[in-house]
Amino acid sequence: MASGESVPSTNFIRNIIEEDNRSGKWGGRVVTRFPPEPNGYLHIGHAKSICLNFGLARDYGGRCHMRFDDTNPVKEEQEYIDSIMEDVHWLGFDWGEHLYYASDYFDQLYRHALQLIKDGKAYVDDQSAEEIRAHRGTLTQPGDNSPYRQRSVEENLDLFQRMHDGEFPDGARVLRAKIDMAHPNLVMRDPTLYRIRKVRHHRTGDKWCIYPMYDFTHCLSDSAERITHSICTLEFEDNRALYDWVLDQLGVYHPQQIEFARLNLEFTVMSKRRLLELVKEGYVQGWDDPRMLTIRGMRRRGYTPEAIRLFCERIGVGKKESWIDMYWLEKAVRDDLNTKAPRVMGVLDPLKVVIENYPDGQVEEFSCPYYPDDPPAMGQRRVPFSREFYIEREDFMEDPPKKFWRLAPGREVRLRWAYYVTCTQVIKDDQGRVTELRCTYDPASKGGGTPDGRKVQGTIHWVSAPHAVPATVRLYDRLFSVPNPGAYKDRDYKEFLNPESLVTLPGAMLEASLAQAQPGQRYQFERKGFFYADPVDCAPGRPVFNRIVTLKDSWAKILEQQKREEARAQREAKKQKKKG
RNA sequence: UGGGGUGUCGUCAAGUGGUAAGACACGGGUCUUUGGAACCCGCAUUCGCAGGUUCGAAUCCUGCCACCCCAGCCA
Repeated sequence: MASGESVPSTNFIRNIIEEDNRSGKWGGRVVTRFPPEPNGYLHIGHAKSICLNFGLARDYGGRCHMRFDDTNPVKEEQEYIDSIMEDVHWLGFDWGEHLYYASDYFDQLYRHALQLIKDGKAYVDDQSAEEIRAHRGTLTQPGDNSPYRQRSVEENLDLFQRMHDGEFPDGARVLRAKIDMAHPNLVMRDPTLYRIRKVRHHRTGDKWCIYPMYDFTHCLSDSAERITHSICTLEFEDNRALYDWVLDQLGVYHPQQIEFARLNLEFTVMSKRRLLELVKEGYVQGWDDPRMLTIRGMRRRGYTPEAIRLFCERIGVGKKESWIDMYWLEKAVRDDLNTKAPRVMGVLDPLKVVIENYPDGQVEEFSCPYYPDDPPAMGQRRVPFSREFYIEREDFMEDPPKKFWRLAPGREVRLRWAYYVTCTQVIKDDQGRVTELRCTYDPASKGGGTPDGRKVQGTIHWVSAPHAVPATVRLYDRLFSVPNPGAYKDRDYKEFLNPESLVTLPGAMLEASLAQAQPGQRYQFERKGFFYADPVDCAPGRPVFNRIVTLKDSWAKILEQQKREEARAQREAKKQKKKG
C-alpha cells in the first residue's frame, strides 16, 4: 500500500461481509464485480465504485470481476471498453482472467427467458411503448393488465422465437415478466425483459436482433459468475425486488445486491451527458482536459492513482447522499505528493531583481536538497546564482499590510538556499507598474544564515535570470464557480463555468535543473504547489507544467481574515455614525 | 392518498441497549531556510423533532418533520 494510505475504516458493506464470513453464508468467498456500461469515460464517481469493489476483494482475499454491461448496442462502443480497462489498470486494480461481457451470456439469457415463458412467468406484449406507459398506472394508482397478458405458453413461445428470428420490426413487441400490474413498486409492474433492436452489436455483430434489459441481464450475469456481493448505487434499490424475483423464479444461484450512495463532488459535474457536452461543445479541450474529473483528466493533470485511492478511502461508504467538498480531493493529492515530489524552484510571474553589490558576471552554484525534510532521500541538484534573478511578483509589496513577511522597500528577506537581500530601490514604468527591484546582499549570509544569528522572517524562492528555463505553466482551478451547478432549475449549468478554471502563464521562469525535466515527472515548486510535466505538450528545453494542486496557503487565509475584520470595522463605524 | 431509502460536530463517518471512535476543517502551541510539512493540545453532556419502554436509549416502540429515488422498449 502506498505511503499515506490509511487503514480502511469500517462501513456497512464490510459489516455485511464480515457477518457473512462468520455465518458461512458464502463459504468464505467474496466475489464482487465492477460492471460499467461501455458508453462513456470513467470519472471520479466510478473511481469510488472501483476502489470499493476491488478493495473489498483485496481485503477479504476474494476477487473482483471486470464486466461490461453491454446490453444496449445503440449506445456502446469498443473505444469505451478500451479506455475503461486502461483507466482501471491505471488506478491500480487488476481483474486477472476475470474479464466478462454481459453479451457473452446472451445465449443463456435467452434460454432463461424461454424457461420463464414455459413457466407462465413471462409473455410477449404487442403494445407499443406508449401503450405500455399508458397502462402502467401512476405512483398512486395501479396499472392495468395488457390485453396480451393471457396468451398461451405456446403462443408466447412462438412469438418470442419469431422476435428472435427477426420477423418483427423494432418496437413491435417486447417480452415482459408477468408479475403484478398493481404492485406498489413500479419496477414490478410487468417489467420489460427483452426488446427488439435491429442494430449491430459491437461484440456479437448481427447475431442478435433482440437484446435483454438491464434488470434481466444483471442479476443473471451476477449469478453466472457466482458473485457474492453485488454492489450498486442507491437508485437501484427499487430494482432489487426484480433482481431477487428473476433469480428466485429461475431457481438459480442468488447473490446479494447491496446499494450505497454515489459520490457527489462540489464545483464539478459528473453525469455522462454533461461531461460529453462539455467536450463536444468545446468548453474543455477533451476527455483528458485536466479540469475534468474523468480518470483521464485527473491523470493528465498529474494526480496519482494513490491519491485518488486515498481520497476514496477517506470519504467512506454509506447510504447517506452527501456532497463532498473539493478540498477532500485536493487534500488527498497534497498528502500523497508531499512525500513523493522533489522540491525545486520556479517563478510563475517573474519580477526582475538586480543585486547592486554583487560582482557582475559572477556565478555561484548552490547544492540544494530535493527533499529538505529528509535530504538523503532524494539527493540534491546544483542551482546557479548570479547578480540578476527573478522573484515572484506577489512576493514584493511596496506598501505591505501587517504580517506580510516578504520583500518590501528597506526589508530584508532570505533567498532560499542563497543569501539575505535587502530591497533598496523600486523601479517603475510610465504606468507606475513595478518593473524591477534593486537590492544589496550580505555576503556573510551565504547559504541562508549569518554569523550574527539575526533572524529574517521571510524566505522567498528565486531563479537566476541568465540561467532560467522559460516555461509555460498552466494553472488549473475548479471548473465551476458554484458548489452544485446542476441544481438550478431554470439556469443552465454551463452558466456557472469558472472563467478562471484555466490560466496559462507563458512566461514562467524555472531553475536550470528543470531543463531536463522529463514529461510525466512531478515536482513541488516550493511555496507554489505541485506541478506535472505535461506528457503531451512538453518539448525538449521548453517544458510545459500543469499545476496539480496548490499548497495550503496560510497567507491567503490571513489576508481573508484581515479583509473580513476590516469590513466589520467599517460596518461598526457606520453604525456609530448613525447613532451619533 | 403508493413504494423504496436517508437523517450522529462545519464536512465526511464509526456506533445496532451500557453511558458519543476516527479523519478533514477549525482554534491554540512547538519546530521550521517552503506562511508547506511534521509534532502536541483543544474541539458533539449530545445523535432530525416529540412522546414512550428501560436502572440505563443515538441504538427498542409510537407519532411527526425534512430530504433523496421510482411511472425508459436506458443502465
